[in-house]
Amino acid sequence: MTPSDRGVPPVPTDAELRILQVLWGRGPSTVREVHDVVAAERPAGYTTTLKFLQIMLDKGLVTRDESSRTHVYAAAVAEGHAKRTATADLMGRLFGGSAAALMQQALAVKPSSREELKRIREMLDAIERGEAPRE
Amino acid sequence: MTPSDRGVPPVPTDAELRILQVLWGRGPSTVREVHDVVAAERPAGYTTTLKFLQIMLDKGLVTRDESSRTHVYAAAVAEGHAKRTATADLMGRLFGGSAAALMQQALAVKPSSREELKRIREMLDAIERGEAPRE
DNA sequence: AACAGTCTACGAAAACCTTCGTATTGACAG
DNA sequence: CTGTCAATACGAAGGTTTTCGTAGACTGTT
Repeated sequence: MTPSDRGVPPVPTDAELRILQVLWGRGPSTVREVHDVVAAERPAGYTTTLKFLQIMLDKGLVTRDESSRTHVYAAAVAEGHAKRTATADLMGRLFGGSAAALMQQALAVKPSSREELKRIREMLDAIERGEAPRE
Repeated sequence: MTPSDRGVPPVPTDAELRILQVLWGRGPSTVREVHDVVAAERPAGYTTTLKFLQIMLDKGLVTRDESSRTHVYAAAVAEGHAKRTATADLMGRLFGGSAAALMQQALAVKPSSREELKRIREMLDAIERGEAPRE
């Protein structure tokens, strides 16, 4: 077993999250492809990105295809799942598990557009109608 | 000036946040009081808690009253402000700054009670009425 | 006065996170 | 074949977070 087996992939760190975002957006990618995207916003050496991918592989956050010399990495955790976990974490740690309390602060951060507010209302409607929240 | 002066109190780390929660909940407290609460959930040595409080003092996250031998610490950052910052951070990093996207995941974490949903609706109403969100 | 218990200060280890530099290997043009 | 370029592996430095152990000081109590 190549990756040193942790049971469940741990919570991604900040830098890891930046990389996962790229993988979620582009789909399976080479180190170079990932690097070009992340380095555009936040300058860093190529080997830094490479190292992260290797670490993330070890942690089970990504998988990789080594069939060609240039490895191809893919996210091993679903975008929705990771975001939900992070949200649950914040909600639990800071807001006693209350979605309303979290929302209160979220809405206070910056004025949301009417469009945003409408989307939220529609979500509430859907839930009260008994629909399962979509991924 | 006792605390080595950083300009603005930095973002609290996880452990620091745990301690701040206690301070926000109890008001000004001694190390022992804080420790008893945090150690209940997450076992740790007394001096660990003490050290954190000292570090947090240095960072400007808490203040302390040394007038009696047993020092009394108090949160130096407002609860609302800290929570809003943490929320803004998550919302920005993971959800492209969209409150609706954050809410979607928050609601998917666990079924919210009708009461919760109602509170959220009322918040939306208040905002559309042009009321500033309350702390 | 001496002892036991409680506190604070301090230093330092251990575990992460982030960032690179260097070495090695493979592929390919000349 | 032999450079040259691109990729991977590895190790390690530097910073921050977390966690304690130990030492010294203070407050009663006997």
